[in-house]
Amino acid sequence: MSEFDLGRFEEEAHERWLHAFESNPSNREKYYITVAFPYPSGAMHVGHGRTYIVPDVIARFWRMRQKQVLFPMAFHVTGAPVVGISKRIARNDPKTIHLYRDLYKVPQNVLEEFTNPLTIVRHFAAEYQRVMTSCGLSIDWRRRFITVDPTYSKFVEWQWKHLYEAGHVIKGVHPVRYCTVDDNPVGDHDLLEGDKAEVIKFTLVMFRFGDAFIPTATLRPETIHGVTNLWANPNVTYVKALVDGNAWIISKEAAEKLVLQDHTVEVKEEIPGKDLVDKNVSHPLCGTVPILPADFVDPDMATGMVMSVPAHAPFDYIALRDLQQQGKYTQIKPVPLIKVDGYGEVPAQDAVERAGIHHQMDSRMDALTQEIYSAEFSKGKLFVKFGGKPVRVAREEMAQEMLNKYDSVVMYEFDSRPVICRCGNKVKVKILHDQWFLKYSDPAWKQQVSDHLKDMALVPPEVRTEFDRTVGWLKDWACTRRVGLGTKFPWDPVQLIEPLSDSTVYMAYYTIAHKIREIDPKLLTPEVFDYIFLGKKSPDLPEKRKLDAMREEFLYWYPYDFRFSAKDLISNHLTFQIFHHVTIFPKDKLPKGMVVFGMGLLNGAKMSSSKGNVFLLEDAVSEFGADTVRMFLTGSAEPWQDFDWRNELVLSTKKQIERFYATITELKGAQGEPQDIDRWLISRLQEHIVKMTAALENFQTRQALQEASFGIETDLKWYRRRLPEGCDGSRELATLCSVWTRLLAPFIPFTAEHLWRELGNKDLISFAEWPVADEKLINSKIELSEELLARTVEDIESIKKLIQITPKSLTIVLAPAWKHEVFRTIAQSTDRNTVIKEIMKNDTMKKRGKEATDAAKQCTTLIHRLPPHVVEPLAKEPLNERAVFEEAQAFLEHEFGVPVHIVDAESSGHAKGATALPFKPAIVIE
RNA sequence: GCGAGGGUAGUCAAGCCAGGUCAAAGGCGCUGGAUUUAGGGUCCAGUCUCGCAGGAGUUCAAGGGUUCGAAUCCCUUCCCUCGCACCA
Repeated sequence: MSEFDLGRFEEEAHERWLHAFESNPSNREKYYITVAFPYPSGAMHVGHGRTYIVPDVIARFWRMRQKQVLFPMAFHVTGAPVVGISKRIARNDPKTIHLYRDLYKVPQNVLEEFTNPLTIVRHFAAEYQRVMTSCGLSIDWRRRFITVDPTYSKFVEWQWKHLYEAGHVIKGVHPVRYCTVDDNPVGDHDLLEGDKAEVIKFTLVMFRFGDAFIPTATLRPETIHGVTNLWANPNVTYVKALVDGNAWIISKEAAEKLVLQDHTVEVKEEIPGKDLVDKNVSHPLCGTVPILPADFVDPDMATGMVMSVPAHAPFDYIALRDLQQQGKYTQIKPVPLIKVDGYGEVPAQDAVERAGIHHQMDSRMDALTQEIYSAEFSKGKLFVKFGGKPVRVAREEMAQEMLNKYDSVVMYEFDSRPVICRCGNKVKVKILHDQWFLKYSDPAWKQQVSDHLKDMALVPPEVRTEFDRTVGWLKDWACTRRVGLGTKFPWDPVQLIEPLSDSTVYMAYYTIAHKIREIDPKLLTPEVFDYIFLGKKSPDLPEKRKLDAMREEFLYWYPYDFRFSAKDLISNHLTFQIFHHVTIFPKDKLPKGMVVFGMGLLNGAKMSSSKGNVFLLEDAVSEFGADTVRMFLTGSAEPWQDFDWRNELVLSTKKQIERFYATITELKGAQGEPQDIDRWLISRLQEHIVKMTAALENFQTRQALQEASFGIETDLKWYRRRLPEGCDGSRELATLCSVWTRLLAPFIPFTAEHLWRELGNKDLISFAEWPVADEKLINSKIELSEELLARTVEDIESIKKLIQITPKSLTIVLAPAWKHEVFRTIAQSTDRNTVIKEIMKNDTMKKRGKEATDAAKQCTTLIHRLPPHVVEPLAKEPLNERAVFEEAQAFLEHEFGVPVHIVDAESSGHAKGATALPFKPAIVIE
C-alpha cells in the first residue's frame, strides 16, 4: 500500500503528460472548447484558477468520452494597462512596486526590466503557463500565441478587412473624457472620482453684450422665452476671448474647455464678475434682460454663465426671490411659458412653496429641479403664443433653430462633477476626430446576431435574457486607440485596434496557430486567410501545402462547441464575438454555445488584486495540492454561481481526497465471494454513473462531484455495515474501484492517474474510457429491499431513543396481505379522493369496517410520503417483506444487540401489530 | 436611475421552471457516542420547537393573493450581486 502524497503524484503525472494533450484532427468526433484568454499583467489568483479549471474538467470528461478534444490557450497582451504599469514602475510608484514585488513576488532583477511593457506581459504569460500546467490543465500548448505576434496581427488585419467591407467600420466624431496632463482619453479605470458622470450635450444660448456674446449653457432651450435675467458670479474672474473669431465672455475654465471642443480660443482680457452685474444683454427671442449676481454659479460648469427662467427652474426662482426679499430687482416677474398638469401658473414657485423650501441651499433643491424637469418634459406643453407644442418636441426644434439662426453652438459637459483623473488633474470633455467605430447600432447587424443567438446553447439558461438585452442596447463602439500595445488600424496606421476588438474571432486562429508560424508573416495576405478560413481560391497563394493543412484543421475543429467566460463579459466580449462571427464566417462555422461563470470571493469578500484581497493560485497549489484546488473550485459551487474560497473548507476537500484514496487502496484487493449486497452496490453504482454523466454534460461540476464523491461514499458505508462479520468485501469491489477512479479523474487527475496504475492499468487514465452504466446491472428489487431495511433501522433507532429503556428483544411485525392490496390499489389510482370509497365497496373490506378505512387513510398518507422510486414498483407487485427481514436478521441482531423476531401481524397478537403497513412494519421493543 | 440575476435552517447550498414525494437532499461547522495511549483520522447518532412508540406544531426575506393544498404560481415592498461601454 502506497502512501497518499499529492506532490509525488503530481510529479509522476507531469512527466507522463508532457505532450499528451496535443490534439490533432482524427477520425473521432471533435469537441472544441475555449476560454477567454487572460491579460497577464499580474499573478494568477484562485479566482482565475476556476476560470480555467472548470473547462479543463469538461475537456477531460469529453476526452474520456472518446472525443477528440481541443483545449488551447493564448495570451492577450494588447491594450493600455501595462503601459501605465511600466510607467509607474519606472517612476518607482510605491504602491505598484509593492504589488509586484511583495504580492506577485517578482524578483528584483526582473522587476527592473518592467519599465518595458512587453516585458511585463511576457513575464506573466510564462508565469501563467507554468501555473496552469501545475494545475493539470490539459492544454495543447503548441497553439499558444500572444496578441502582438506579427502573424496574429496579420490575422486581425484580415478580420478587419471583412468588417470594413461589410460596412461595419465607420469614421466619426466623438466626445470623450480627456485628461490634458496625460494627453489621453480617460477610461473608468483611470478615474479617481466621478465615474458616474455622463457627458451631456448642452446648447449655448448666445446673448448679445455690446460687441460680444455671452453664451449660457442650457439643457432646456425651449424655455428661452421665459428668460428674465442671466446669472453671473461676482466673485469669479471672467475673460473676454475670441472664439472662432467672435468675442465671447466666459469663465477661464470654459475658455480652456472650448479649445478641446473644436474651437479656436484667444483670450484677450480679464473681466471681474462684479463688473458684469447689472449690465444688460439681449437675445432676439427674449429681448433685453439684466445680469444679476449669484454665488451659486460655478465657473467650472460649462461657460460659467447661466440664463435664468424663474417660472420653470426652482433654483432660478428661489435665487431671484432671495434678491427680491432684500428689496432688489422687484420689477422682475417670472414669465411662465409651459402648461403642465398638476402645477399652477408658475410651476417652479408652486413646487418650492409646496415643499416649504426657504433658501437655495436646501438639500431638496436638486430633487425638486429633477421633478419639474421630468414633469414638464413628459407632460408639458408650450403656451399657444409660443407655438403650443409639447416640450419634448419643442426642445429639439428650438435647439436646432438656435443653432441655425441665432449663433448657438453645442458644448459638451459632465452632468455632475468633479471628475478627476488618476493623475489628480480635472478631466474635461474633448471631441475626438478620426475616431473609428464598429457600428454595433446597425439594426440589420443586430438582427443577424439575435437570429444566431437563438440557435446557441447558453449555460445557465437565465443569461439568455441578458444577452438579448445587450444586443438591443449596444451602441457604436469606438474601436481605435492612440496608446497601448496592439495591431495598427489599417485605414489610419497612427491608431491601434482597440484591445477588445482584436480578440473576437481568435478562437478560429487557435486551429492553425501552431502551423501558421512556419510561414513568413510578410506572405500572410488577406487572400491567404480567405483561403484557410473561407475556402476562397486565388492565384499565387504561397506555401499551398501548408495552407491546405491549416484549412483541414480549421474545417475539422470549427466552430467551437463552447466558450467559457465570466459573466461580466456578457455586455461586451461575449456579445461582440457573435457580431464578428456572423459577419465573417458562414452559418455552419458560427459558435455553438457559451458557459457563463460567476465571480470569486475570498473569505466572503470580493477578490481584488488592487485591494490585495487575493490568494495566489500557485500558493494554493503548493499548500493544498493541485487536485485539492481543482476539486474545491469545481465542487463548492456550480460554475455560474459565485464561489467563496475559505481555507478551512479547502482543507476538508483535501481530507475527502485522502479518504477516497485510502478507500480505493483498501478495497482494490478484496477477494470475498459476492453477496446480495454486492448486487445492490453495483446496481447503485450504475445510477451514479448515469447521474454523474448527465451532470457533466450540463456543466454541473458540483452536482457531478456530489454524485461521484458523497453518493458513492454513502453507499459504501451502508455496504460495509451490511457485510457479514469478518468479511471485508468481495471481488466485485474491483469494478467499483475502477469505475469510481475514472469518474473522479477529470476532477482529481493526479490522484486518479496514480491510482489507475495501482489498479494495474498501463495507459493514462486521462484517455481511459468513461464508465457506461449497464442497465442490466440495475436491480430495483434489491434496492427496494435495502431501502425498506434502512428505513426500518432508522425507525427502530428513533423509537429506541424516545423510550430510553434497555431493550431485550425486537419484534418486527409485518402488515397482512390485505393491507398490501389496499396500498397497491391506492398507489395505482389516479384519483386519490375517491379511491377509498372504491375500496370499501369490496365485500371483504366491508367486513373489516373501520379497520379497513383506517388502513386506507394511513396508506394514502404513507404513499404521499414515500418517494416515487419506492411507490412505483410497489404499485406493480408487493415486496416479500418477510424474505427481506429474514435475510437481514443476523444483521439486525448484530446492529441492535438483541434477538430479533419477525412475525405476521395477524398471528402475532401484539397490539402494535395493528399499525403495521406495507413498507412500514410495526416495531415492538421490549 | 436603468437592465439582468438572486434572498431557503449556525453556515454553504439543492429544491422553484412542470404546486402535493418538503421540516426541506448533501457539504461544512457544532454536540454526543464508539475506536484510539492522546491528538488526528474513521465510524454511528443528533443539530427549528414540543413529544418516554416511529408523532405534532411553526418555518423557506416581509406582506398580500390564487388553490382542497405554496419554499414552489401571481402582486407589492425591502435587501444583495453583476452590467451600464471606449475598459481588460
